[in-house]
Amino acid sequence: MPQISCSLEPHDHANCASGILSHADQLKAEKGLRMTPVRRAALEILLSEQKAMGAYEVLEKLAEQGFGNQPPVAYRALDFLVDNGLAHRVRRLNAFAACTRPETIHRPVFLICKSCDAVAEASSETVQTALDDAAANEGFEIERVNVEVLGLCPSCQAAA
Amino acid sequence: MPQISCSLEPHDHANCASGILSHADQLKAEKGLRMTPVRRAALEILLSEQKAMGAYEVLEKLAEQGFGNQPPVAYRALDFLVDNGLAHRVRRLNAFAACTRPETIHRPVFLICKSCDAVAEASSETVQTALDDAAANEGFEIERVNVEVLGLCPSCQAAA
DNA sequence: TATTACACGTTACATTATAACAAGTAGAAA
DNA sequence: TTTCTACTTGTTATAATGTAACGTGTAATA
Repeated sequence: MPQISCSLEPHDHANCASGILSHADQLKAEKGLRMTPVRRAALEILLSEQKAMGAYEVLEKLAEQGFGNQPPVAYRALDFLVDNGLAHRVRRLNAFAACTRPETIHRPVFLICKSCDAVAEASSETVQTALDDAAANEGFEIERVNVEVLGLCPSCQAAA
Repeated sequence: MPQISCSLEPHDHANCASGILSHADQLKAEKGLRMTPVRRAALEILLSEQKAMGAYEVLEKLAEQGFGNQPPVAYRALDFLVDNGLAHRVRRLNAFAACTRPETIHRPVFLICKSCDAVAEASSETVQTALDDAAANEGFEIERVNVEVLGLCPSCQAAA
């Protein structure tokens, strides 16, 4: 199984993208996930750009490929991907990004550069256990977690 | 100095609200913060309801009080409150909530009930240091943090 | 009191997201 | 196979959220 990883650093994205797509196919086989053409196309679009994309941006690309060109087409495909851990929603940007490590990361930490809008998907066990503790303190039962950190990525720091 | 706190548990909210307002006045005095009538009104509105409110919801209440009734009026006041740590933006709900502990909490953890939409503002040193570590690993410089946890609050757990 | 920076209200518009219905399609069951 | 059912897609229409830009007012500062 290929090591899939994706960061702010330049890397061989074609390779990690294909790994992610094959993981999606695997899910389809294993869990009976209905990885239909629009859904797969949406995932490919998210992977082809190395950035978080707005729903309307994705929609436009889907339409170019012959799929419907109305908002629900994109939102439904994207929601499906998010629900199944293949993509994440980055709320600060009103955007979606392919999950870069769908086999392992279920609670990502997003590092969002306020200058160039690059999004890196980090993960931290420590953050997760700390969140579990905080929730337990309040008697709160966690279903999902969304952690977004805004700041400056290394290259924008250098530029400034 | 009154202990200000606010949680999912029922409590004397009138008391904690007035504490928060006086904290705002204090900021005005100390830091030259321009706590104008609209801004104060917006904060009072957020405090009067014990919930996160949409910008348009706040706008409506502001208009009832004689302030402008166009979106920028609300957004500007709310942005000001957020920028100065008196309120937070809860992105999952497209909403704003008064900061319940403006003297101490700068990086809150929101616990959002998916059933009743109640929002509790927790805080956790552990989460924060873990985030600092995760960011440092990527050479990322943190400016702000937004942590939102979705799940079930204690009373909705009981109901289910 | 003149200046300057900030705040406010308004118009107009851009962006993001959903509800609801009809038509098609895949998978399970008979 | 054929029927049934649940899901998926496309569409229309509209709701909800958020901003740009301009003119006017107001407060602090020199």
